[in-house]
Amino acid sequence: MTKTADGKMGDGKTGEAPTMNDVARRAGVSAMTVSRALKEGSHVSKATRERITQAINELGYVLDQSAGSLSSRRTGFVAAIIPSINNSNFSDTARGITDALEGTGLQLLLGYTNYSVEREEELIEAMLRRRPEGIILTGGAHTPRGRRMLEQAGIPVIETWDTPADPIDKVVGFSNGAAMELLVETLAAKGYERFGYIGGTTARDTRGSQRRGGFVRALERLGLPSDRVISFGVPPISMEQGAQAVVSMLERWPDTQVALCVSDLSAFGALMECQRRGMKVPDDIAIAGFGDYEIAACCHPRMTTINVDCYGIGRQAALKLTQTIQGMATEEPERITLTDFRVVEREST
Amino acid sequence: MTKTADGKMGDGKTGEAPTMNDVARRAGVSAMTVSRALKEGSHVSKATRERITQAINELGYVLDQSAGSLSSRRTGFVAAIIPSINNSNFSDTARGITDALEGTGLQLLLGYTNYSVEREEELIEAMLRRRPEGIILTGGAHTPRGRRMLEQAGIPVIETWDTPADPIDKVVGFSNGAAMELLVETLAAKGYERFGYIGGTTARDTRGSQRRGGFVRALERLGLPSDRVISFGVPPISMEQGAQAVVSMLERWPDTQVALCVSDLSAFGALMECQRRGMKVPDDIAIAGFGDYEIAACCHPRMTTINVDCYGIGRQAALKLTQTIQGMATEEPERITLTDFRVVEREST
DNA sequence: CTGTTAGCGCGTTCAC
DNA sequence: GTGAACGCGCTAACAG
Repeated sequence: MTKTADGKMGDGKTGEAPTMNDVARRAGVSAMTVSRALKEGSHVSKATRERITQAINELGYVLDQSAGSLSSRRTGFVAAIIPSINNSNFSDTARGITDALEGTGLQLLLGYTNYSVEREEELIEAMLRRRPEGIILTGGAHTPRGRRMLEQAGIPVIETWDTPADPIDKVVGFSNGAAMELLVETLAAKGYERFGYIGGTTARDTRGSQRRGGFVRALERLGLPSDRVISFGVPPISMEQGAQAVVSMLERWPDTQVALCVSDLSAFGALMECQRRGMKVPDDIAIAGFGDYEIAACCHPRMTTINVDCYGIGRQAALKLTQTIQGMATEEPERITLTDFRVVEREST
Repeated sequence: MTKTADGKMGDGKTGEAPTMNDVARRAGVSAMTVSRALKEGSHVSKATRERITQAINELGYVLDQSAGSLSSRRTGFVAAIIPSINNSNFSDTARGITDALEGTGLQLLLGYTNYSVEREEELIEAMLRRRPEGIILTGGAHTPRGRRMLEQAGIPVIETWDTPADPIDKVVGFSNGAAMELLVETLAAKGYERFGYIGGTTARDTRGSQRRGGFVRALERLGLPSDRVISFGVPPISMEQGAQAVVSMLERWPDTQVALCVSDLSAFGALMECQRRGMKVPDDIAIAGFGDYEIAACCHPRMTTINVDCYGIGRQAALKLTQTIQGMATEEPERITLTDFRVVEREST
C-alpha cells in the first residue's frame, strides 16, 4: 500500500510518519475516536478499540505528543538541571525524581551544566521553550537573566541541594556549610587540631565554596587554625586533582593531621596518593570526604564522610512539584524542605 | 497593563504566558515579523528588531518551540538512550554527543534505562512521541516492539557501544568480546595461566555477556581453562559486589592468578577487598578491569584495563546523525564505524 | 523588509 | 459511544 507517486515512498523505513487521521481512516472511524482510544479511561467500544489498535500496529503509528500538548496545553514533562551527570550524588537525585514521577504521567527531561551558570542559563531557556510543567534546579545561584526567566515562567520552580537566602519559589535542600561544620566538630571532638581543606579554585562550584566556608567557620569557633586551604583546579575537582592537592598540602604544612576534601572523589585521590607515598591513613594523616559516594564505603581504608540524602532530595523535589502542578491536597506544599545529612565515621579518620 | 478582568492576572508570576501575538501587538508589528526577529539570519530592520526585543523583555516572553516545530516540522532535538547516567563511560558518550551537537541547533534529550530493555522500550516510545530528528541507542539488543518502532520512525537510528549482527540502521561501536579477548591474550603473553572472570548474573547487560564470551573464547583458543567464572548480582555490578565476588572466587579457586572483571568498578571493589585481606596485588593475585574509568588510573596500585573511546563514540554517533539529518555531503555516511580500544597495562597485573 | 493566509496534528467542546 | 468544528502558537509560502 504505497501512498502515491511520492518517489521516496516504498515499504516502511522512508516516508512521512502516519498521522492520527491515517489511523482513523484505516480503522473506519474519526480521528477523535482514535484520540480517545489512545487515552486511558475514555469510553470507546471494545470493537472499535480493537480495530484502532490493529490499524495502529499495521501503520506503526506513534502519537505525536507535541501536537497534542499544543492543544491540551499540557506538555507532560518536567525539566531538571544538574551540574553533572557523571556524579553519583546528582544522578541519585535524578533517580529520585524519575521514581517519584512514576505513574504521574510526567516525564523527566534532564540537562547538565558542567558546573557553569552560563550554561545553566542557556539550558533554562532551551527547556522553557519546550514548556515544562515544572523545573528542578541544583543550587540557588543563577544568572540574573536565568532567574528572571524562571520567575516569569509561571511554573513551579524547585531549587535543590542548597538553602538559598532568597529562593525563587520552593526549596528542597540542606546547608552545605552546616554539614561541613558538623564534620569539623565531630573530628575536633576526636582530638584532631590541625585541619586542612582541599577544594576547587573558583566560586563556580557554589556548594564547594559553602563547604569551605563551613570549614573555616567551625575552626574559628573552635579556636583552631583555619588557613590550611588548598584551592586547586576547576570544579568538579577530580580524583587526580585530589592526589595533587594533598601533595601540595603536605609540602606546605607537613604536620597536617586531617585533610577534609570537598568531595569523596578528591578525598579518594588523596587517600591513594598518600598510600603510594607510603603514608599510613589515618595514622600519618587522616582524610575525610563529602557525599558518601559508593567509593567511600568500598575503598581501603573506608572513608569518613558526610552522607547526604541525594535520592530523597530528588524524590521530595518531584513530589513538591507534582503536588503544586496538580494543585492537589487542600493546601500548597511547604516552600522549604530541609533534608538530612549526617557524619559517617569510618577508618580513614 | 493587565489584560482584562481575568481575576488571576496581576503583575508577573501568575497568569498565562505571553504569546508571540502579545509581543507583536506591543511592538506594533505582525507575529510573523516577531518570528523572523527570533530566528538567526532573517532580514528584519534594525529599528523593528529593537522594538521587538524590548517588547520581549518587557513581557518576559519565551518562544514556544513545540508550537513552532509543529509548523516547521523540525523539533530541534535528538534523543539518546543510555543504560545509566551514573557511569562515566556512558556519560562520556553523552558528553561527546552534546559537544558534537554544539552549533547545529540540535539539542540532546537524554534518557536512561537502568540496563532494562523493557524500560528501553518505554523510553523509545516516550521519545518518539516527541518526534526527535534522530536517536542514539546503547547496544544492539532491544525488544521486538522497540525495534519495530525504531524502524518505522523514519529517522536515523544509531546503535552504539556494540557491533550488532543485524543493525537497525547505523552503528558506531566496537566488539566487547574482541576487546576482552585482546586483554586475555595480552595477559597470557605475560605468563598468566589461571584466569578468573567476575561479571553479572544475567544476560541483561549484553555488553557484559559479550565480554564474558570473549574471555572464554580467548582462553579456549590458548588451551587454558576457562571455567573460573563468578556470576554475581544484577547489572550494573557495583564495587561492593566486585569485592564479594573476588572472595567467592578465591574460596572456590584459591590458586587463581588473575581476575578479569566486567568493569573497572567491580575490579576496584575486588582490589580493595584483596588489600583488606592482606593480599598483595599483583603478587598474590592480579586484577584487571574494563573501561578505563578515572578510578583505574588513580587507585593504588593503578589498574590494568581496556580503554574504550567513550567520548569518541558519542561524537561520531552525533556526527553521523547530523550528517544524515542534513543530508549533507555528497553521500550518506558509512553505516558502520568501528571505534578504537586498547589494553592499558598498569601495576595491578 | 513586512504582512496575509493557511495549516502543522492533535484535543477541547459541543452536538448527536 | 461517536463525530464535526475549531483553535492551540507558531512558521511556510506567497504577496506586496
